[in-house]
Amino acid sequence: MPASAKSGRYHHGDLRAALVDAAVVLIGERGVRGFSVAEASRRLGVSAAAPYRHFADRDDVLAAVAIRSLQVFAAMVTAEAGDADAPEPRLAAVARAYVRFAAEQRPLFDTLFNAGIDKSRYPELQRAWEPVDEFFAVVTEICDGDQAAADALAAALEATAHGYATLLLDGDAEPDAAAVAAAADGAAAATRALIAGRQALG
Amino acid sequence: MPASAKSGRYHHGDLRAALVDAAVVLIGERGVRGFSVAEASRRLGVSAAAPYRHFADRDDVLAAVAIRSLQVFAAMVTAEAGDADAPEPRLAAVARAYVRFAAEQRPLFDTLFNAGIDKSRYPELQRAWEPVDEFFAVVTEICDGDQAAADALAAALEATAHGYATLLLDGDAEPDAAAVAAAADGAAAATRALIAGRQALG
DNA sequence: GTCTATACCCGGATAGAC
DNA sequence: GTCTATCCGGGTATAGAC
Repeated sequence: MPASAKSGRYHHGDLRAALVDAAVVLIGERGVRGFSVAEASRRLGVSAAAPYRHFADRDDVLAAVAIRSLQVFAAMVTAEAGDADAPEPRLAAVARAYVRFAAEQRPLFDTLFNAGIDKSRYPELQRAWEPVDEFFAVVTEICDGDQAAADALAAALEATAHGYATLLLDGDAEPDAAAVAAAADGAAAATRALIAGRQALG
Repeated sequence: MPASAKSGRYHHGDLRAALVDAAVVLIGERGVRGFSVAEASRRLGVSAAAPYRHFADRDDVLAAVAIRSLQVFAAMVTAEAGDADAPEPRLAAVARAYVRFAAEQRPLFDTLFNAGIDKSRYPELQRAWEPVDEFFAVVTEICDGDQAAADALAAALEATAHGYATLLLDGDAEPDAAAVAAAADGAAAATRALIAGRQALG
């Protein structure tokens, strides 16, 4: 931790990282819409101008949060699916992790999908999605040979996991543990059902 | 149409309805976050104070948009699924309509799911959801007798349709017609796959 | 790299006249 | 039912000092 409370004048060790942290907290409290650079600065005890040495504008901060979100997401999926060998249990674990990520890291999930970030502006953000795509790539082992079938199955699995996740967060209050577990179980079960009925995918 | 352009002083025939219309247009252009009562008033040529004779606050306007959204949604589903008799084609049509509604009525879809409306404040909005729930209720004919299985299947179908719809809108640009058709086809196919593989739902 | 100060613009909402 | 006027709060972003 370089530079903690050096002198009277506030010089932050790593304002850029601290801002991302503060943004996550703020988004958790007030939603993406309620996030502002000004408020985050206030909480860090720096002036409202300071962040603009590190970020071009408000969206730039959100993009940084989004990139971190994808790292956390990938880590959660890896932790949940890591010990499964066969494709089907792996994919069920991915669905489970998808839902749990949404519930347990709601500000990150919201930033990822509801912040309205212009992705074309952030190539780094686009690249950060690749690990996620790879989690679903296991479908090729199920649809051996048929690439079109594999793509269709992957899209269905992703949509289903995403649907369970977003509908879980749709309410106003934080979902309780039982609701999270139910949604995660549902997503995993739906994953197995889609695999079982995959010939209907065309 | 009572009262169109009566005199110099602007008296609107039905400002309440006009405001909802303006809100939809505005949300289409700038997203839910970009909607403001002030801007909507400006476009209607009324003062910023006028809307507050008809709505308690900004959220109240959004709630009215949400209620209209559900009416349009129900109409689209009915139009798409109306001529199907058997449960499976009906449910596939519901999924298709779900995706098409999101794409063709994006501001309405966004208001419904991304406006952050406090539903407990609007019982009328809660009731407006009931027709939607009933579309999925056809699952009971598939899982005859087993209510738990029917609930699980309905949840999976809804999540899947919702997932296809939201992921379709995830990008920044309007999805083109081919993308919409592909997503609608995917959602319908996934519906059939879930029904086929439903024993895996537990 | 952070500060202070500032210019600027916007939105929500209300009071009181007509 | 709508207007005018107004209060109040807040955010973005920059310029220039240190």
